[in-house]
Amino acid sequence: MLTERQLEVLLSVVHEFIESGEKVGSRTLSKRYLKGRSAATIRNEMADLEEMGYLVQPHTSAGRVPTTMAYRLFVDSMLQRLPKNERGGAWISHLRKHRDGLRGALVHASEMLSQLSSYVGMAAVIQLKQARLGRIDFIRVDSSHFLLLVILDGGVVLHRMVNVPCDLSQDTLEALARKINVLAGYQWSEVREILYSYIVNELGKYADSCKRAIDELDAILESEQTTLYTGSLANLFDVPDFQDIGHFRALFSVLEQEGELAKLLMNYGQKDGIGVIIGEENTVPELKNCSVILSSSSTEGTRTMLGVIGPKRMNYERVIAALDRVLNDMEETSK
Amino acid sequence: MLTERQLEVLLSVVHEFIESGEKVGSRTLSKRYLKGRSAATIRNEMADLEEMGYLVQPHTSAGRVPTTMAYRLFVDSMLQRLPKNERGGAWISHLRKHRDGLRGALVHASEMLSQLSSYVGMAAVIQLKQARLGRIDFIRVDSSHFLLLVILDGGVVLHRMVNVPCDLSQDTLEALARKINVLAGYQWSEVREILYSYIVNELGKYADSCKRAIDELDAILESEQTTLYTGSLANLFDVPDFQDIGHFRALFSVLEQEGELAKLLMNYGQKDGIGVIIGEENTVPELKNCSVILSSSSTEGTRTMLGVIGPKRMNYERVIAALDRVLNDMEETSK
DNA sequence: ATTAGCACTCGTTCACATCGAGTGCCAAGC
DNA sequence: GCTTGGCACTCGATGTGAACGAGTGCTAAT
Repeated sequence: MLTERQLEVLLSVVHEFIESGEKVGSRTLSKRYLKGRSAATIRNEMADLEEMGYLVQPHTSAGRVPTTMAYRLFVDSMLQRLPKNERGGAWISHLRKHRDGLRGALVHASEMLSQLSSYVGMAAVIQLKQARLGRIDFIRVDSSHFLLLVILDGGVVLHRMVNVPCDLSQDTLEALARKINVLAGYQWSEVREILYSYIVNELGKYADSCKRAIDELDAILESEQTTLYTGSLANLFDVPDFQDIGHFRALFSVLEQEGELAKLLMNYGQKDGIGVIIGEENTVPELKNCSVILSSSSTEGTRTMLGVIGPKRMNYERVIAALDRVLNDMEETSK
Repeated sequence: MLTERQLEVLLSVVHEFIESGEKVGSRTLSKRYLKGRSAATIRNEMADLEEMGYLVQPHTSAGRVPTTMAYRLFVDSMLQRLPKNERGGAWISHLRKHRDGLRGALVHASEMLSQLSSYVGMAAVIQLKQARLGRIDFIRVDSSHFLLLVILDGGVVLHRMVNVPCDLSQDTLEALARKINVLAGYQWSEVREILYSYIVNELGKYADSCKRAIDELDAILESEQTTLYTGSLANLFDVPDFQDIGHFRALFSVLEQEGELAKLLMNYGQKDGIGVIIGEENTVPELKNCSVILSSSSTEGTRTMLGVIGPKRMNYERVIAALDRVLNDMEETSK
């Protein structure tokens, strides 16, 4: 267990390191944070903290740098200090009422998070396995194409152009849509099963092309279980920790492959509210130098997440404030 | 005017520089390209070429580097050598028949271009001012939302969720859609005007919310006149010229703001077929170290472009081959 | 006109000395 | 028994100068 003073030293190291980015030495600490104690005393404490795994020295006779453990402690103690009821995960309802629709709200929020945090904002909707059908439409475009339009219960809109060999009239398509829309509110997995048998029985000569349509639809729901938006990445260029092209690359490659990021979000804790994932705590190894701050909010079939991804050495306080402000703003906009 | 040999020297310099990335000296040239002539001779030619603005020296007593003028000459002479009928701009029709629809085809093509060129692939559809309406639909989602769905003549699909204060029934919306779809094939600007007056007259108490819908629609067509897809950017990390974080940043910032890129594409020549824009020839100053290779194909209301963006010092030959291959592939896939 | 030769330029590289922030440890002091 | 000042030591960072070498411009010989 840590003594009172050890904790004080440790948090000071983290704080100073976040501010300066330089390995911090005992002198600095003594002068700036713990004015009462001399450098030598602090040196002793730091040696102990290093033994416990909270600090590391890049090389002998250099200042110390916090480990992930230290960040964890720092962040936890910060989260504790926040007003407890700080807005948990109840914001999802606001999103639904946003004037630009769900998509617009998420795009807007992720961009705003980028701006305010000066890192990278992101927003995601995860369709949990129990995604429910909102509505399906088939819209004839020309003799060999129709647009397959799916609106999920949560408000997510998906569409895909379908190329069919035979000419389906708009009437046929509408009839089909009417019959399928009876299943609105059912879970997609159920809908698909029912639909499949149903179509073979009822639609005779069109069965083939309709099956194709359903396969398309299934593909949409399989492949796009998470819809993901990221705000501007431009800020990353100004982050000192990413001046090294290698670190930059690691983060970038994760952000570019939506799949990777989606996996990360899926793995993330089930509980709603604000959470922080620091460095190696991320399941994705590329993110070992990054931290992710997330607020998630769930309904039965979906989990919606807003968050920021940035360097491990980020200004956590400011980012959390930014996130809070965006959630606030969302509430305003949807009134 | 350039003498035969000057041209030979110049093209050799460009070729060597593209391969090695190093400033090229007279010795190398003499040994590797113009075996007949001595280094001293070539030195004289190079001095002349420098005076004419085709070459520059980073500093006295260093090898020479080609200017944009030199690249221009190099690329033009290469394009001339290509089989003349190399596939002009007639590929647009294939895209339409692609099994994944227009969007799918473009996403696929841009990704493929990234892979094959090892730079960044991109694909864009520009709705020229004369964009024509394909079809409009209004789909009721719940008591206060409907989805506004627009399909343009070219196959581009746009949608936006609209929040209306009053509850519109699906019947009302369908009736509205039916009336508007009469205007299919008209230019959007016309449609909008007619629609506006039309709605005020006919729809009485719903006029307000419908106007809102039209504003939304108009916003879509204003703001998304170009639909743009870029392939993976990951390759950029391996390009030697972008190891410098500054150069990387310049290109990245352009790629991230779709608007900038769109402007570039808009400005680009009207003629169909393959074209190359080198360094400072780009209207966007950030791209002074980059080149863009484009193949465009137009129909009446749209221009579709496929291309690659990379460093000025790129392997033009290979990229053009890659582009050609993708266009070829597209033809296959749509058969 | 071409080319070999030569002096000169200038960025690059490497070794070496210096500097300084910071540590670990010890002995003195409260 | 903590705490603290002092001191020797470590090790990366910084700076300097010499040696290097690729490449040029010019000139004189062919």
